[in-house]
Amino acid sequence: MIVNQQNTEYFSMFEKSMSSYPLTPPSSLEDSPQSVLLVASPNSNTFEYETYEHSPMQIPHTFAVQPNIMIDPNSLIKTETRPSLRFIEQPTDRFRFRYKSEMAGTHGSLTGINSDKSRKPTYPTVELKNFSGRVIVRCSIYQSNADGKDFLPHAHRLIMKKGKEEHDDPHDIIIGPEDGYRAVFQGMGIIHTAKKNIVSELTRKKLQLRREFVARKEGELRELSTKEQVEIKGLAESESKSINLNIVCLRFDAFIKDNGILYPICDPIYSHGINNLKSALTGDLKIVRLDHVVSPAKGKKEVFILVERVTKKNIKIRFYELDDEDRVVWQDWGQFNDLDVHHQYAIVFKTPKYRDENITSPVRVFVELFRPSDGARSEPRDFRYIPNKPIFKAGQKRPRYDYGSSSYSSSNPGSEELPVPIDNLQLEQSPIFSEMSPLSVPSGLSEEIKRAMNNINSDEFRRIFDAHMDEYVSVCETTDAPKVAENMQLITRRKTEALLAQAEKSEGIKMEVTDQERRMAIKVVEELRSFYRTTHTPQLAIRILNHYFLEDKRTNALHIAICQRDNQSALLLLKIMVTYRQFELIKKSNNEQQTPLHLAVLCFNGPMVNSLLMCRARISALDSDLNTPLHLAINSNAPIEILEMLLIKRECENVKDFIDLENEQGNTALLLAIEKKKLAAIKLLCKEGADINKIHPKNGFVPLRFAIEKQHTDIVKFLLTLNSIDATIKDFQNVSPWAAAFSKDANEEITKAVQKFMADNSIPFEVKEEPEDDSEDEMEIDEEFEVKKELPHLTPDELETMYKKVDTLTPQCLDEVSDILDKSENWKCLAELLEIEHLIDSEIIKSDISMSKAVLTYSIETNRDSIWMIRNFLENLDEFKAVEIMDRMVQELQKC
DNA sequence: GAAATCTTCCC
DNA sequence: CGGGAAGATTT
Repeated sequence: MIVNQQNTEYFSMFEKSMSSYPLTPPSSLEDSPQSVLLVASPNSNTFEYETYEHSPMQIPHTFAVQPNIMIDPNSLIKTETRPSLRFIEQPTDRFRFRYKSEMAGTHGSLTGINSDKSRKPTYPTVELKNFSGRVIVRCSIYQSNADGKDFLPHAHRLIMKKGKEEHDDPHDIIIGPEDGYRAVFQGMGIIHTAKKNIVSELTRKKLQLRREFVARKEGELRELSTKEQVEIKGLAESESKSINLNIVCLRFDAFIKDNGILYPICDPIYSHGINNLKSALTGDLKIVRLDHVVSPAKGKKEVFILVERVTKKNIKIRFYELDDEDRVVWQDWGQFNDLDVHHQYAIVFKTPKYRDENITSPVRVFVELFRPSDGARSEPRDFRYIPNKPIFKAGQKRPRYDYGSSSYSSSNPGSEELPVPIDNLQLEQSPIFSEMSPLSVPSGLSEEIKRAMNNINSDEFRRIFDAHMDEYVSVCETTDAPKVAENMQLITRRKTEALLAQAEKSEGIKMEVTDQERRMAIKVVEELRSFYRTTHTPQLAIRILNHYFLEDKRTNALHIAICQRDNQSALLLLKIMVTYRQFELIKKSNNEQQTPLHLAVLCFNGPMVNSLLMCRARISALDSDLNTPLHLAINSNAPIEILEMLLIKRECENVKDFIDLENEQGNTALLLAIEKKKLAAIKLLCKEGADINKIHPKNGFVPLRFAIEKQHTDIVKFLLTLNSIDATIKDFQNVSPWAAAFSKDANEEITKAVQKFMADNSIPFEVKEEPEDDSEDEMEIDEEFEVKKELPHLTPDELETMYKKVDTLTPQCLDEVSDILDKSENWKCLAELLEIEHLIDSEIIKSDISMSKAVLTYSIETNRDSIWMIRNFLENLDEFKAVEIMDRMVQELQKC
């Protein structure tokens, strides 16, 4: 172990002057496995540490600006008794360096890394250990450096305001036992030294340090010789070329003063790097906006993104995927060159290809900006990879392969199966098929189908099937092939006529089909009919169903029947598919990836939508624009009944699994409803649990923000009545919905509604234009509503248990709820739902208490469980405000 | 001469 | 304060 001569000298000096605090002699370090060398740096002329072997740097996965390069000497030295400094609070790692010309006003000072805006700020703080007596702790500004050694003073200035005066570093604080040996450095700022002043500033600092060094060495202060000055100037000049102006660190020393000269009593410590927030080299990276958030798995999708200032040579776009445990399982880079970076604020790039080009359903990944120079990353944004568009060979009259087979019934849903040769078709092993015997008489067929039906565990289906059985049999009984065709055409024509009449009222009722398609559909139905007459086997049925589809458009008979609104034929097909349990055939999509359900929705064909849903058609099915039938229902202005049908709870599919799906544009059904200004649809979706705070992947807008942007006043108002609405979620540009509501071009009514909401929910105003209200009043309101904001998000189950513990309404709650019901007159409906309509006619009506109150109290008195029931009935009646009041009451009761 | 970067200025 | 941008300087 090598110890510099001078150090020994100093240590012995301390021992002399502070004999009561024996300092560990340097020799005791010799056996330390992690050695520390105390050496005089030739450049800075101060003591610097060289460290050998230190624990590897840890770079956290999340948003690393600058790795913490601080080496804490305490961790390296074994001694318990030697004085040492350690950090109580590191400085913040991001700070705006200001030029001297900017220092006129008062700007923020350097806070601690853990400083929180809402609380008292913290400041960089260090503590001296193993020492008693008074001591000087010094803070000065140094160049941050990655390898944690050879620290040099920085050309920037670390200033501290004392009253009016500004002091340059170093800043010395005298501390002692009364401070707990802690030095807090409050009110410091960093002045960005202009380029032209760097050399002079650096020289000034070096001269000062050299003077102190010389004084220590020689035991007295003296001016430096010209030779020394010239030497230092030279050093400053060469150093100024390599200095990084956008990152600094703080150095802390502990000294004792003897005869006007400072002697260090321990090793200095250095903070982690402090990055200049204003610089493109170290400032925050951010993706502000994306024009696409979806790419096919093969990549090469062109995407425009807007970003905060970047430097074109020092920026990358990283795509990555995390597994369930947040481990990175894939990453790749967006492709672009210098020319694709527009003025530091926009980048046009192409997506990389996904690790698996053959994915069959969308995959969620992330995009982020990455800055190679310091490893900094932006906040990640959501991005999705979707299956490549399938390539279909056109021009073949007859496909060699048919789609759909037994593989449908066994394999995972959502994946597009490979074509299977017709001859290899195998049937699933199902009791239906083994029990089936060939039948020659159509009337017997219904019996068989009925038997098969018993194996399908769905009452709903049986209902629909039975309802249409006659129709089914009649088609089957028609023996004459030409007659069937004729019949079909007749049906189609009649339908067409009827539909044309309706089509004038609303759009999208019927979709175009080609003659070829129509012919094909007719043929399928025809063959199915004749097949039933003769060689009745399930194999053949499936074969027929599979056999015909048009290669270029990939339409099958079911699609065509639905497009033509020929429900009769469509039902026949459906029934056969269900009878043979070919549920996957019902979900088969055409070349725009539209399933029969998509088509039925687009045609506003309510009965067909209903039938398809009963046959387990999936609402989470995505068309080529990633629209679900739900999206289409809203976008095509389908009648609300269709939307309602789609949201009916079913055993085979959970509403939650599709209600919040984003289409290719990143829109959820709720967002489309807002765009289309469909309040009824919005209410319905919200009631069914659509996520009202879901942020848009392109710009971070929440639904409320879209409503404000679109100036849809009643929608804004409605959204604000919802319990779980969060009006504070900021978009990618740090604008919250409420801030948008106060912008110049927002309409007055919206501004007022939002203002009221914010007052009610004690959200602080930060808008200048806000007219000043009576602040005292506001305080009262604030307190009142503080409890309100704390309403935790509960699952229905949790809510129910809470309700079950309560057997009466508080008088206040009763009043408020009654008031609401009196106004809306919904108490009548409530009474009906509670099955106490008789009350209405009874004598209570003559008393002067409100009917709502009467209904509520009666119900509660007669039935303990009724509060929970009432709540849910109210919810069904769209009395959200009343529900909210009740929820709050119940939750407050629990707290007591 | 245009773009990038630095510095000052302003709200 | 943080954000934006104009003006100045460098590349």
